[in-house]
Amino acid sequence: MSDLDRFPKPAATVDLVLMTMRDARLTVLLQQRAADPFVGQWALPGGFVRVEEGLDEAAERILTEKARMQGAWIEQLYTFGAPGRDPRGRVITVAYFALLPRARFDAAMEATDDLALAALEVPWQGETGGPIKAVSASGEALSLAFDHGDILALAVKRLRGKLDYTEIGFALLSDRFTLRELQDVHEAILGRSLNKPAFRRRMLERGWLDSTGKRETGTGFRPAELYRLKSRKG
Amino acid sequence: MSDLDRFPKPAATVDLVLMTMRDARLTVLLQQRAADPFVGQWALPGGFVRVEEGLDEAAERILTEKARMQGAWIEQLYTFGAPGRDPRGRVITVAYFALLPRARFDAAMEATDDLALAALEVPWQGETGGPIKAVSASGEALSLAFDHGDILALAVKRLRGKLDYTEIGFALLSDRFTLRELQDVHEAILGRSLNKPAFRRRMLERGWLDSTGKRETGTGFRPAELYRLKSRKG
DNA sequence: GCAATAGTGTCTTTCAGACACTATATC
DNA sequence: GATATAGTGTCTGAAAGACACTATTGC
Repeated sequence: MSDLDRFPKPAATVDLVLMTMRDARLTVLLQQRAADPFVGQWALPGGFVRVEEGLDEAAERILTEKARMQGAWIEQLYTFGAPGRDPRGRVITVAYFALLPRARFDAAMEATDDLALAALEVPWQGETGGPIKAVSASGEALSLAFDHGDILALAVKRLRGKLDYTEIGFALLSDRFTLRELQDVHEAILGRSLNKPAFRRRMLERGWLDSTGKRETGTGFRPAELYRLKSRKG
Repeated sequence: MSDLDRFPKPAATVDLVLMTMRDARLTVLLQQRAADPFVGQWALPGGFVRVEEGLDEAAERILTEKARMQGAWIEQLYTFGAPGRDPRGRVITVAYFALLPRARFDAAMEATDDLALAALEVPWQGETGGPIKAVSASGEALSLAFDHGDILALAVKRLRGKLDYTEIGFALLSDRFTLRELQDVHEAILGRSLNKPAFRRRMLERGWLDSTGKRETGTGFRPAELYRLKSRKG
Protein backbone atom coordinates (compact mmCIF):
# COMPACT_ATOMS: atom_id res chain seq x y z
CA MET A 1 0.00 0.00 0.00
CA SER A 2 3.01 2.30 0.25
CA ASP A 3 2.61 3.69 -3.25
CA LEU A 4 -0.99 4.67 -2.68
CA ASP A 5 -0.24 6.74 0.41
CA ARG A 6 2.60 8.88 -0.93
CA PHE A 7 0.31 11.82 -1.68
CA PRO A 8 -2.49 13.43 0.32
CA LYS A 9 -5.79 12.03 -0.90
CA PRO A 10 -8.97 13.83 -1.88
CA ALA A 11 -12.11 12.69 -0.08
CA ALA A 12 -14.57 10.65 -2.17
CA THR A 13 -18.33 11.08 -1.88
CA VAL A 14 -21.45 10.00 -3.74
CA ASP A 15 -24.34 12.41 -4.40
CA LEU A 16 -27.77 11.27 -5.53
CA VAL A 17 -30.03 12.90 -8.08
CA LEU A 18 -33.13 11.27 -6.67
CA MET A 19 -35.97 11.82 -9.10
CA THR A 20 -39.55 10.88 -9.76
CA MET A 21 -42.57 12.17 -11.71
CA ARG A 22 -45.21 14.24 -9.93
CA ASP A 23 -48.11 15.83 -11.76
CA ALA A 24 -46.41 15.39 -15.10
CA ARG A 25 -43.31 17.19 -13.85
CA LEU A 26 -39.81 15.95 -13.18
CA THR A 27 -39.19 16.23 -9.45
CA VAL A 28 -36.02 15.95 -7.40
CA LEU A 29 -35.39 15.32 -3.71
CA LEU A 30 -33.40 17.99 -1.85
CA GLN A 31 -32.24 18.27 1.71
CA GLN A 32 -31.83 21.58 3.50
CA ARG A 33 -28.33 22.00 4.88
CA ALA A 34 -28.27 22.24 8.67
CA ALA A 35 -24.59 23.18 9.00
CA ASP A 36 -21.88 25.13 7.26
CA PRO A 37 -20.97 25.39 4.48
CA PHE A 38 -24.08 26.59 2.62
CA VAL A 39 -26.33 26.52 5.72
CA GLY A 40 -29.98 26.79 4.79
CA GLN A 41 -29.36 26.11 1.13
CA TRP A 42 -30.55 23.00 -0.62
CA ALA A 43 -28.37 20.03 -1.48
CA LEU A 44 -28.58 16.62 -3.06
CA PRO A 45 -28.44 13.79 -0.53
CA GLY A 46 -24.93 12.36 -0.38
CA GLY A 47 -22.26 10.80 1.78
CA PHE A 48 -18.72 9.51 1.92
CA VAL A 49 -17.65 6.40 0.06
CA ARG A 50 -16.37 3.84 2.53
CA VAL A 51 -13.10 2.08 1.76
CA GLU A 52 -14.67 -1.33 1.57
CA GLU A 53 -17.66 -0.58 -0.64
CA GLY A 54 -18.04 -0.05 -4.39
CA LEU A 55 -19.46 3.14 -5.85
CA ASP A 56 -22.84 1.69 -6.84
CA GLU A 57 -22.98 0.10 -3.42
CA ALA A 58 -22.33 3.45 -1.75
CA ALA A 59 -25.14 4.98 -3.80
CA GLU A 60 -27.53 2.24 -2.63
CA ARG A 61 -26.49 2.73 0.97
CA ILE A 62 -26.96 6.49 0.83
CA LEU A 63 -30.36 5.98 -0.75
CA THR A 64 -31.35 3.85 2.22
CA GLU A 65 -29.70 5.88 4.97
CA LYS A 66 -30.38 9.41 3.84
CA ALA A 67 -33.62 9.08 1.94
CA ARG A 68 -35.04 5.88 3.41
CA MET A 69 -35.92 4.56 0.01
CA GLN A 70 -35.15 1.36 -1.84
CA GLY A 71 -35.24 -0.31 -5.19
CA ALA A 72 -34.31 2.72 -7.28
CA TRP A 73 -32.77 2.67 -10.74
CA ILE A 74 -29.16 3.46 -9.79
CA GLU A 75 -26.88 4.67 -12.55
CA GLN A 76 -23.69 6.67 -12.48
CA LEU A 77 -23.97 10.14 -13.96
CA TYR A 78 -20.66 12.00 -13.79
CA THR A 79 -17.80 12.74 -11.43
CA PHE A 80 -17.29 16.29 -10.20
CA GLY A 81 -13.92 17.17 -8.76
CA ALA A 82 -13.11 20.86 -9.12
CA PRO A 83 -10.68 21.78 -6.32
CA GLY A 84 -12.87 24.56 -4.92
CA ARG A 85 -16.25 22.85 -5.01
CA ASP A 86 -16.30 22.18 -1.25
CA PRO A 87 -14.79 24.93 0.93
CA ARG A 88 -13.86 22.41 3.62
CA GLY A 89 -11.27 20.71 1.46
CA ARG A 90 -10.76 18.58 -1.60
CA VAL A 91 -13.80 16.43 -2.28
CA ILE A 92 -14.41 14.43 -5.42
CA THR A 93 -18.04 13.41 -5.77
CA VAL A 94 -19.47 10.75 -8.02
CA ALA A 95 -23.00 11.82 -8.94
CA TYR A 96 -25.62 9.11 -9.41
CA PHE A 97 -29.12 8.89 -10.77
CA ALA A 98 -31.58 7.31 -8.35
CA LEU A 99 -34.90 7.08 -10.15
CA LEU A 100 -38.08 5.85 -8.48
CA PRO A 101 -41.79 5.59 -9.21
CA ARG A 102 -43.84 8.16 -7.34
CA ALA A 103 -45.55 5.70 -5.01
CA ARG A 104 -42.36 4.47 -3.40
CA PHE A 105 -41.10 8.03 -3.29
CA ASP A 106 -44.15 9.30 -1.46
CA ALA A 107 -44.15 6.52 1.11
CA ALA A 108 -40.61 7.40 2.13
CA MET A 109 -41.33 11.12 2.21
CA GLU A 110 -44.00 10.65 4.86
CA ALA A 111 -41.61 8.82 7.15
CA THR A 112 -39.07 11.65 7.28
CA ASP A 113 -39.37 15.41 7.53
CA ASP A 114 -36.00 16.97 6.81
CA LEU A 115 -36.43 16.44 3.11
CA ALA A 116 -38.17 18.49 0.47
CA LEU A 117 -39.30 17.96 -3.07
CA ALA A 118 -38.58 20.43 -5.82
CA ALA A 119 -40.07 20.48 -9.26
CA LEU A 120 -37.51 20.95 -11.97
CA GLU A 121 -38.08 23.75 -14.42
CA VAL A 122 -36.74 22.08 -17.50
CA PRO A 123 -35.59 24.62 -20.05
CA TRP A 124 -37.03 24.39 -23.50
CA GLN A 125 -35.38 21.77 -25.67
CA GLY A 126 -32.08 22.78 -27.22
CA GLU A 127 -29.11 22.09 -24.98
CA THR A 128 -29.44 22.12 -21.22
CA GLY A 129 -26.31 24.12 -20.74
CA GLY A 130 -27.53 26.67 -18.23
CA PRO A 131 -28.35 25.91 -14.63
CA ILE A 132 -31.75 24.41 -13.98
CA LYS A 133 -34.28 25.99 -11.69
CA ALA A 134 -35.53 23.89 -8.80
CA VAL A 135 -38.84 25.20 -7.54
CA SER A 136 -40.42 24.34 -4.19
CA ALA A 137 -44.04 23.30 -3.71
CA SER A 138 -44.90 26.88 -2.80
CA GLY A 139 -43.36 28.17 -5.99
CA GLU A 140 -40.08 29.82 -4.99
CA ALA A 141 -36.80 28.97 -6.63
CA LEU A 142 -34.47 27.12 -4.26
CA SER A 143 -30.85 28.11 -3.80
CA LEU A 144 -28.61 25.12 -4.36
CA ALA A 145 -25.48 24.32 -2.36
CA PHE A 146 -22.06 23.39 -3.78
CA ASP A 147 -22.11 22.69 -7.53
CA HIS A 148 -25.40 20.85 -7.23
CA GLY A 149 -27.02 23.12 -9.79
CA ASP A 150 -24.48 21.90 -12.35
CA ILE A 151 -25.18 18.32 -11.35
CA LEU A 152 -28.92 18.77 -11.89
CA ALA A 153 -28.35 20.44 -15.26
CA LEU A 154 -26.18 17.55 -16.39
CA ALA A 155 -28.70 15.03 -15.06
CA VAL A 156 -31.45 16.43 -17.26
CA LYS A 157 -29.15 16.64 -20.25
CA ARG A 158 -28.09 13.02 -19.80
CA LEU A 159 -31.66 11.85 -19.27
CA ARG A 160 -32.60 13.49 -22.56
CA GLY A 161 -29.85 11.72 -24.36
CA LYS A 162 -30.61 8.27 -22.99
CA LEU A 163 -34.38 8.51 -22.92
CA ASP A 164 -35.02 7.27 -26.40
CA TYR A 165 -32.67 4.34 -26.67
CA THR A 166 -32.58 2.92 -23.15
CA GLU A 167 -35.19 1.87 -20.61
CA ILE A 168 -34.21 4.62 -18.16
CA GLY A 169 -37.50 6.49 -18.54
CA PHE A 170 -39.49 3.55 -17.18
CA ALA A 171 -37.67 3.87 -13.86
CA LEU A 172 -39.82 6.92 -13.11
CA LEU A 173 -43.06 4.95 -13.53
CA SER A 174 -44.72 2.23 -11.49
CA ASP A 175 -44.70 -1.34 -12.59
CA ARG A 176 -47.94 -0.78 -14.51
CA PHE A 177 -48.45 2.39 -16.46
CA THR A 178 -50.46 3.82 -19.31
CA LEU A 179 -49.00 5.07 -22.56
CA ARG A 180 -50.14 8.56 -21.60
CA GLU A 181 -48.08 8.40 -18.42
CA LEU A 182 -45.09 7.23 -20.43
CA GLN A 183 -45.58 10.11 -22.82
CA ASP A 184 -45.76 12.51 -19.87
CA VAL A 185 -42.35 11.28 -18.74
CA HIS A 186 -40.87 11.89 -22.17
CA GLU A 187 -42.46 15.31 -22.49
CA ALA A 188 -41.33 16.42 -19.03
CA ILE A 189 -37.75 15.39 -19.73
CA LEU A 190 -37.56 16.69 -23.28
CA GLY A 191 -39.35 19.91 -22.45
CA ARG A 192 -41.72 19.76 -25.42
CA SER A 193 -44.95 18.08 -26.42
CA LEU A 194 -44.86 14.98 -28.56
CA ASN A 195 -47.12 13.64 -31.27
CA LYS A 196 -49.47 11.05 -29.78
CA PRO A 197 -49.91 8.56 -32.63
CA ALA A 198 -46.22 8.62 -33.47
CA PHE A 199 -45.24 8.13 -29.85
CA ARG A 200 -47.60 5.18 -29.42
CA ARG A 201 -46.43 3.56 -32.63
CA ARG A 202 -42.80 3.90 -31.71
CA MET A 203 -43.22 2.54 -28.18
CA LEU A 204 -45.37 -0.41 -29.22
CA GLU A 205 -43.21 -1.36 -32.20
CA ARG A 206 -40.10 -1.31 -30.04
CA GLY A 207 -41.26 -4.50 -28.37
CA TRP A 208 -40.40 -3.44 -24.81
CA LEU A 209 -43.99 -3.39 -23.61
CA ASP A 210 -46.44 -6.07 -22.58
CA SER A 211 -50.08 -5.19 -22.41
CA THR A 212 -51.61 -6.45 -19.19
CA GLY A 213 -55.22 -6.47 -20.37
CA LYS A 214 -56.10 -4.42 -17.30
CA ARG A 215 -57.13 -0.78 -17.27
CA GLU A 216 -56.91 2.28 -15.08
CA THR A 217 -59.66 2.82 -12.54
CA GLY A 218 -61.35 5.90 -11.17
CA THR A 219 -60.76 8.17 -14.11
CA GLY A 220 -64.24 9.50 -14.78
CA PHE A 221 -63.75 8.88 -18.47
CA ARG A 222 -62.51 6.12 -20.70
CA PRO A 223 -59.71 4.36 -18.81
CA ALA A 224 -56.43 3.64 -20.57
CA GLU A 225 -54.86 0.24 -20.85
CA LEU A 226 -52.07 -0.60 -18.41
CA TYR A 227 -48.76 -1.76 -19.83
CA ARG A 228 -45.75 -3.36 -18.23
CA LEU A 229 -42.08 -3.29 -19.21
CA LYS A 230 -41.10 -6.72 -20.57
CA SER A 231 -37.77 -7.11 -18.82
CA ARG A 232 -39.19 -6.27 -15.41
CA LYS A 233 -40.42 -8.80 -12.94
CA GLY A 234 -44.13 -8.91 -12.24
CA MET B 1 -11.32 19.67 7.50
CA SER B 2 -12.13 17.45 10.46
CA ASP B 3 -15.22 15.95 8.87
CA LEU B 4 -13.41 14.96 5.73
CA ASP B 5 -10.75 12.97 7.58
CA ARG B 6 -12.97 10.85 9.79
CA PHE B 7 -12.81 7.85 7.46
CA PRO B 8 -9.91 6.26 5.60
CA LYS B 9 -9.92 7.56 2.04
CA PRO B 10 -9.68 5.69 -1.21
CA ALA B 11 -6.92 6.83 -3.57
CA ALA B 12 -8.04 8.76 -6.66
CA THR B 13 -6.45 8.29 -10.08
CA VAL B 14 -7.11 9.25 -13.68
CA ASP B 15 -6.67 6.78 -16.54
CA LEU B 16 -6.57 7.81 -20.18
CA VAL B 17 -8.13 6.08 -23.15
CA LEU B 18 -5.75 7.67 -25.61
CA MET B 19 -7.03 6.99 -29.09
CA THR B 20 -6.42 7.82 -32.71
CA MET B 21 -7.18 6.39 -36.16
CA ARG B 22 -4.54 4.31 -37.96
CA ASP B 23 -5.21 2.58 -41.26
CA ALA B 24 -8.94 2.98 -40.84
CA ARG B 25 -8.83 1.30 -37.44
CA LEU B 26 -9.44 2.64 -33.99
CA THR B 27 -6.15 2.50 -32.10
CA VAL B 28 -5.34 2.91 -28.43
CA LEU B 29 -2.11 3.64 -26.57
CA LEU B 30 -1.03 1.08 -23.99
CA GLN B 31 1.91 0.90 -21.64
CA GLN B 32 3.50 -2.34 -20.54
CA ARG B 33 3.59 -2.65 -16.78
CA ALA B 34 7.12 -2.82 -15.39
CA ALA B 35 6.16 -3.67 -11.80
CA ASP B 36 3.59 -5.62 -9.83
CA PRO B 37 0.68 -5.92 -9.93
CA PHE B 38 0.03 -7.22 -13.45
CA VAL B 39 3.73 -7.13 -14.49
CA GLY B 40 4.14 -7.50 -18.22
CA GLN B 41 0.49 -6.88 -18.93
CA TRP B 42 -0.80 -3.83 -20.75
CA ALA B 43 -2.40 -0.85 -19.08
CA LEU B 44 -3.87 2.52 -19.93
CA PRO B 45 -1.60 5.42 -18.99
CA GLY B 46 -2.70 6.91 -15.69
CA GLY B 47 -1.66 8.58 -12.48
CA PHE B 48 -2.79 9.94 -9.16
CA VAL B 49 -4.95 13.03 -8.88
CA ARG B 50 -3.12 15.69 -6.90
CA VAL B 51 -5.02 17.46 -4.15
CA GLU B 52 -4.73 20.85 -5.77
CA GLU B 53 -5.72 19.98 -9.33
CA GLY B 54 -9.09 19.35 -10.98
CA LEU B 55 -9.91 16.10 -12.74
CA ASP B 56 -9.69 17.45 -16.28
CA GLU B 57 -6.46 19.11 -15.28
CA ALA B 58 -5.07 15.83 -13.98
CA ALA B 59 -5.98 14.20 -17.29
CA GLU B 60 -4.09 16.92 -19.19
CA ARG B 61 -1.07 16.53 -16.95
CA ILE B 62 -0.98 12.76 -17.34
CA LEU B 63 -1.28 13.17 -21.09
CA THR B 64 1.80 15.36 -21.06
CA GLU B 65 3.85 13.44 -18.50
CA LYS B 66 3.09 9.84 -19.41
CA ALA B 67 2.43 10.07 -23.12
CA ARG B 68 4.28 13.29 -24.01
CA MET B 69 1.36 14.49 -26.09
CA GLN B 70 -0.70 17.66 -26.10
CA GLY B 71 -3.85 19.23 -27.43
CA ALA B 72 -6.05 16.17 -27.19
CA TRP B 73 -9.84 16.15 -26.95
CA ILE B 74 -10.19 15.48 -23.22
CA GLU B 75 -13.56 14.25 -21.99
CA GLN B 76 -14.57 12.32 -18.91
CA LEU B 77 -15.79 8.79 -19.61
CA TYR B 78 -16.78 7.02 -16.39
CA THR B 79 -15.53 6.39 -12.87
CA PHE B 80 -14.50 2.89 -11.86
CA GLY B 81 -14.32 2.09 -8.18
CA ALA B 82 -14.87 -1.57 -7.45
CA PRO B 83 -13.08 -2.40 -4.17
CA GLY B 84 -10.98 -5.18 -5.68
CA ARG B 85 -9.91 -3.51 -8.90
CA ASP B 86 -6.39 -2.77 -7.65
CA PRO B 87 -4.81 -5.44 -5.41
CA ARG B 88 -2.65 -2.83 -3.65
CA GLY B 89 -5.65 -1.14 -2.04
CA ARG B 90 -8.70 0.94 -2.68
CA VAL B 91 -8.31 3.00 -5.83
CA ILE B 92 -11.07 4.92 -7.56
CA THR B 93 -10.15 5.86 -11.10
CA VAL B 94 -11.80 8.44 -13.30
CA ALA B 95 -11.40 7.27 -16.89
CA TYR B 96 -10.98 9.92 -19.60
CA PHE B 97 -11.03 10.02 -23.35
CA ALA B 98 -7.94 11.63 -24.85
CA LEU B 99 -8.45 11.71 -28.61
CA LEU B 100 -5.82 12.90 -31.05
CA PRO B 101 -5.22 13.05 -34.79
CA ARG B 102 -2.70 10.50 -35.96
CA ALA B 103 0.02 12.99 -36.84
CA ARG B 104 0.39 14.32 -33.32
CA PHE B 105 0.12 10.79 -31.99
CA ASP B 106 2.93 9.50 -34.17
CA ALA B 107 5.28 12.36 -33.35
CA ALA B 108 5.02 11.60 -29.65
CA MET B 109 5.41 7.86 -30.19
CA GLU B 110 8.81 8.34 -31.79
CA ALA B 111 10.09 10.28 -28.80
CA THR B 112 9.38 7.51 -26.30
CA ASP B 113 9.77 3.77 -26.38
CA ASP B 114 7.96 2.25 -23.42
CA LEU B 115 4.63 2.68 -25.14
CA ALA B 116 2.80 0.53 -27.64
CA LEU B 117 -0.11 0.94 -29.96
CA ALA B 118 -2.90 -1.58 -30.13
CA ALA B 119 -5.61 -1.76 -32.73
CA LEU B 120 -9.04 -2.27 -31.25
CA GLU B 121 -11.10 -5.13 -32.55
CA VAL B 122 -14.48 -3.54 -32.42
CA PRO B 123 -17.25 -6.12 -32.14
CA TRP B 124 -19.99 -6.00 -34.71
CA GLN B 125 -22.61 -3.40 -33.99
CA GLY B 126 -25.22 -4.35 -31.43
CA GLU B 127 -24.18 -3.53 -27.88
CA THR B 128 -20.54 -3.49 -26.86
CA GLY B 129 -21.16 -5.50 -23.76
CA GLY B 130 -18.32 -7.95 -23.99
CA PRO B 131 -14.66 -7.10 -23.49
CA ILE B 132 -12.89 -5.64 -26.47
CA LYS B 133 -9.81 -7.21 -28.00
CA ALA B 134 -6.71 -5.05 -28.20
CA VAL B 135 -4.35 -6.40 -30.85
CA SER B 136 -0.68 -5.49 -31.18
CA ALA B 137 1.02 -4.50 -34.42
CA SER B 138 2.23 -8.09 -34.83
CA GLY B 139 -1.28 -9.41 -34.45
CA GLU B 140 -1.44 -10.98 -30.99
CA ALA B 141 -4.14 -10.09 -28.51
CA LEU B 142 -2.76 -8.13 -25.56
CA SER B 143 -3.58 -9.03 -21.99
CA LEU B 144 -4.95 -6.00 -20.17
CA ALA B 145 -4.16 -5.10 -16.55
CA PHE B 146 -6.72 -4.13 -13.88
CA ASP B 147 -10.22 -3.54 -15.26
CA HIS B 148 -8.81 -1.76 -18.28
CA GLY B 149 -10.61 -4.13 -20.63
CA ASP B 150 -13.92 -2.92 -19.18
CA ILE B 151 -12.79 0.67 -19.58
CA LEU B 152 -11.99 0.11 -23.26
CA ALA B 153 -15.32 -1.61 -23.85
CA LEU B 154 -17.18 1.29 -22.30
CA ALA B 155 -15.11 3.79 -24.26
CA VAL B 156 -16.17 2.26 -27.56
CA LYS B 157 -19.77 2.03 -26.45
CA ARG B 158 -19.80 5.67 -25.41
CA LEU B 159 -18.07 6.77 -28.61
CA ARG B 160 -20.79 5.01 -30.58
CA GLY B 161 -23.47 6.82 -28.69
CA LYS B 162 -21.98 10.28 -29.04
CA LEU B 163 -20.60 9.94 -32.55
CA ASP B 164 -23.65 11.07 -34.39
CA TYR B 165 -24.77 14.04 -32.38
CA THR B 166 -21.53 15.58 -31.13
CA GLU B 167 -18.25 16.62 -32.74
CA ILE B 168 -16.25 13.98 -30.85
CA GLY B 169 -15.43 12.02 -34.00
CA PHE B 170 -13.51 14.92 -35.50
CA ALA B 171 -11.04 14.75 -32.62
CA LEU B 172 -9.52 11.67 -34.26
CA LEU B 173 -8.82 13.51 -37.51
CA SER B 174 -6.38 16.24 -38.47
CA ASP B 175 -7.50 19.78 -38.97
CA ARG B 176 -8.15 19.06 -42.65
CA PHE B 177 -9.74 15.83 -43.70
CA THR B 178 -11.68 14.26 -46.53
CA LEU B 179 -15.22 12.95 -46.25
CA ARG B 180 -13.85 9.47 -46.84
CA GLU B 181 -11.59 9.78 -43.79
CA LEU B 182 -14.54 10.98 -41.75
CA GLN B 183 -16.58 8.01 -42.94
CA ASP B 184 -13.69 5.71 -41.98
CA VAL B 185 -13.85 7.08 -38.43
CA HIS B 186 -17.57 6.41 -38.23
CA GLU B 187 -17.26 2.93 -39.71
CA ALA B 188 -14.39 1.96 -37.41
CA ILE B 189 -16.30 3.06 -34.33
CA LEU B 190 -19.67 1.67 -35.35
CA GLY B 191 -18.22 -1.58 -36.62
CA ARG B 192 -20.18 -1.58 -39.86
CA SER B 193 -20.02 -0.04 -43.29
CA LEU B 194 -22.11 3.01 -44.08
CA ASN B 195 -23.89 4.18 -47.18
CA LYS B 196 -21.71 6.72 -48.96
CA PRO B 197 -24.27 9.12 -50.48
CA ALA B 198 -26.35 9.17 -47.32
CA PHE B 199 -23.30 9.77 -45.15
CA ARG B 200 -22.12 12.68 -47.30
CA ARG B 201 -25.56 14.23 -47.42
CA ARG B 202 -25.96 14.04 -43.68
CA MET B 203 -22.55 15.49 -42.89
CA LEU B 204 -22.81 18.33 -45.37
CA GLU B 205 -26.37 19.28 -44.45
CA ARG B 206 -25.45 19.36 -40.77
CA GLY B 207 -23.53 22.57 -41.38
CA TRP B 208 -20.49 21.63 -39.29
CA LEU B 209 -18.10 21.50 -42.22
CA ASP B 210 -16.33 24.14 -44.27
CA SER B 211 -14.88 23.17 -47.60
CA THR B 212 -11.34 24.47 -47.94
CA GLY B 213 -11.22 24.36 -51.73
CA LYS B 214 -7.98 22.35 -51.42
CA ARG B 215 -7.55 18.69 -52.26
CA GLU B 216 -5.50 15.72 -51.16
CA THR B 217 -2.15 15.16 -52.83
CA GLY B 218 -0.23 12.09 -53.82
CA THR B 219 -3.13 9.74 -54.17
CA GLY B 220 -2.51 8.22 -57.59
CA PHE B 221 -6.16 8.75 -58.43
CA ARG B 222 -8.76 11.47 -58.17
CA PRO B 223 -7.98 13.43 -55.00
CA ALA B 224 -10.78 14.20 -52.57
CA GLU B 225 -11.67 17.65 -51.32
CA LEU B 226 -10.35 18.64 -47.90
CA TYR B 227 -12.86 19.87 -45.33
CA ARG B 228 -12.46 21.59 -42.00
CA LEU B 229 -14.65 21.61 -38.90
CA LYS B 230 -16.32 25.03 -38.61
CA SER B 231 -15.84 25.56 -34.88
CA ARG B 232 -12.13 24.80 -34.97
CA LYS B 233 -9.42 27.37 -35.39
CA GLY B 234 -7.53 27.36 -38.68
C1' DG C 1 -7.17 4.89 -72.53
C1' DC C 2 -6.92 2.42 -67.88
C1' DA C 3 -7.33 2.17 -62.95
C1' DA C 4 -9.14 3.72 -58.98
C1' DT C 5 -11.60 6.49 -56.22
C1' DA C 6 -14.48 11.05 -55.77
C1' DG C 7 -18.75 12.65 -56.03
C1' DT C 8 -23.96 12.79 -57.69
C1' DG C 9 -28.96 11.80 -59.39
C1' DT C 10 -32.75 9.44 -58.33
C1' DC C 11 -35.78 5.73 -56.91
C1' DT C 12 -37.47 3.26 -53.06
C1' DT C 13 -38.38 2.53 -48.32
C1' DT C 14 -38.99 3.80 -43.76
C1' DC C 15 -40.70 6.52 -40.28
C1' DA C 16 -42.21 10.82 -37.89
C1' DG C 17 -45.75 14.55 -37.77
C1' DA C 18 -50.43 16.13 -38.54
C1' DC C 19 -55.15 15.66 -38.18
C1' DA C 20 -59.34 13.86 -38.14
C1' DC C 21 -61.74 10.31 -36.86
C1' DT C 22 -63.82 6.32 -33.93
C1' DA C 23 -64.18 3.95 -29.29
C1' DT C 24 -65.43 3.62 -24.56
C1' DA C 25 -65.43 4.61 -19.87
C1' DT C 26 -68.17 7.62 -16.07
C1' DC C 27 -71.79 10.49 -14.99
C1' DG D 1 -76.67 11.44 -24.24
C1' DA D 2 -72.85 14.52 -22.61
C1' DT D 3 -68.08 14.69 -21.54
C1' DA D 4 -63.49 13.66 -21.65
C1' DT D 5 -59.93 11.06 -22.90
C1' DA D 6 -58.25 6.50 -25.24
C1' DG D 7 -56.88 4.81 -29.28
C1' DT D 8 -56.58 4.47 -34.72
C1' DG D 9 -56.47 5.24 -40.02
C1' DT D 10 -54.36 7.62 -43.29
C1' DC D 11 -52.08 11.33 -45.69
C1' DT D 12 -47.84 13.89 -46.16
C1' DG D 13 -43.16 15.01 -45.91
C1' DA D 14 -38.33 14.29 -44.45
C1' DA D 15 -34.53 11.51 -44.52
C1' DA D 16 -31.92 6.95 -45.07
C1' DG D 17 -30.52 3.10 -48.08
C1' DA D 18 -29.55 1.22 -52.64
C1' DC D 19 -27.54 1.51 -56.92
C1' DA D 20 -26.05 3.12 -60.92
C1' DC D 21 -24.08 6.67 -62.93
C1' DT D 22 -20.64 10.63 -64.08
C1' DA D 23 -16.18 13.15 -62.86
C1' DT D 24 -11.34 13.60 -62.23
C1' DT D 25 -6.87 12.48 -61.11
C1' DG D 26 -2.12 9.77 -62.06
C1' DC D 27 -0.08 6.75 -64.91
